[in-house]
Amino acid sequence: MIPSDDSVIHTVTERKILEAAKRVFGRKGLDGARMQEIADEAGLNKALLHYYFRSKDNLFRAVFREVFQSFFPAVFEMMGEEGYSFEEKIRRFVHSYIDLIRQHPYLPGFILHHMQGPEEGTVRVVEMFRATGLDPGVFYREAKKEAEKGNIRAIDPAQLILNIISLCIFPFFGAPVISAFLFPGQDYERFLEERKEAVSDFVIHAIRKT
Amino acid sequence: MIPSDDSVIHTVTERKILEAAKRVFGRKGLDGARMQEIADEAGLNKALLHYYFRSKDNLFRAVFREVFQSFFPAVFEMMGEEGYSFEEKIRRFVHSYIDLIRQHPYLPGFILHHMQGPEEGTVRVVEMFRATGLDPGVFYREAKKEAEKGNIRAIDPAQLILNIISLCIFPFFGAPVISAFLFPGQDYERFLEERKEAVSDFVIHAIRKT
DNA sequence: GTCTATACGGTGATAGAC
DNA sequence: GTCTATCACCGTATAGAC
Repeated sequence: MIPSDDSVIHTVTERKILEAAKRVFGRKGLDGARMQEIADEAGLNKALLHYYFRSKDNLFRAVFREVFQSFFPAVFEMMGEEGYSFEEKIRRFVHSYIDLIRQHPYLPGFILHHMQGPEEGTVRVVEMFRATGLDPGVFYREAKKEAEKGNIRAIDPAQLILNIISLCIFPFFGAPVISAFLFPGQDYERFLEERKEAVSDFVIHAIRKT
Repeated sequence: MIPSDDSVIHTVTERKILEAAKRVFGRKGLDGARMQEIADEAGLNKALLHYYFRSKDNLFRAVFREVFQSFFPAVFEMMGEEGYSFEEKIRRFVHSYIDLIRQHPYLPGFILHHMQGPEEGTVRVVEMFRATGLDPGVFYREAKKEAEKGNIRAIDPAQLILNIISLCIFPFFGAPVISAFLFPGQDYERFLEERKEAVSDFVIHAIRKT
């Protein structure tokens, strides 16, 4: 088998490398990450990384694709599901989204590190998103429909989506700093649990008709 | 004069270096930034950077301190001012905060790049914040007071602060990506103007009694 | 203070034994 | 497929002329 092709089947070693690389790239970014550190974290040899993924940049791309695809898909589709009120959908979305990020703590850092500056990561990110086949419009149409039905107050759906995502993701950046200042001494896990409710309530109240 | 001491007086050259370094570190992060690039951006020679700031890490620390101190102070104090209702305070805070970040587009990236991972930047950030002498508790006390007076609904003040900051800052990360998806073809400046109102309204509705 | 030229160390990548 | 040893390059940092 030719290593590092587009096949989704991975050998055990390849998997180890990818998982280690996710964490290290997430912590250090593309530039900060060292092949040696990834090798150590995978419990393997540096040369193996090059055997499976010819170059650092190549390894990065592989990791990036995987990370990105696991980041967005599942949760976003919840907005299209039948049988839930809009408020319920928001609550479910927020809970799942925060859970998702908690399970992959390197994700926000990873995405963030690589969508700074107009040229570098952005094009890649946009292409990636398109490749997932995901339709960001589901959320948009739901919100618009609800506003027209008069169930929620008039609000730009794009701003609403941006708000929800901001509230979910931001706390993960600099989590230590935030804890230190706003929630000193509090257990981080507990904070996240409370955060799910706090965000849901906040959003729902913000769009509720007065 | 001994270069790179803690004096706040800077020579013209020193200023050029600091300003260039802000932008480059903001775009590339500590690891991604190259002394050569900073020198080019400052229209100076690489050796001069070392003359004024002995090492890259030293230059970084100088930039970091400056950036951080310009980031937080002024805006936060608005929350303590007399003669405004809580809603007005929030609106003023949001507007000023978004304006501030717009004027220093490298700031969010800069802060973000360097508060990933528990040890690295976090301690520095926390120390820095303490050094500004700023009291994050102003916001906290205001919110608590309002909740007790029954002017707003019961809400954890810490969560409220976190929400407001999230809504203000997050859009600046990956701004290109967000524009591409949520506001295609729209002028970025105009988006920010609308964003100020959208965030203010969102927050105010979210805390208003129903 | 500002420049050019150079030393030095570290990192990505490869060769080759097993 | 996995390892050790080594190369070639690039970026920080310094030396030294002006």
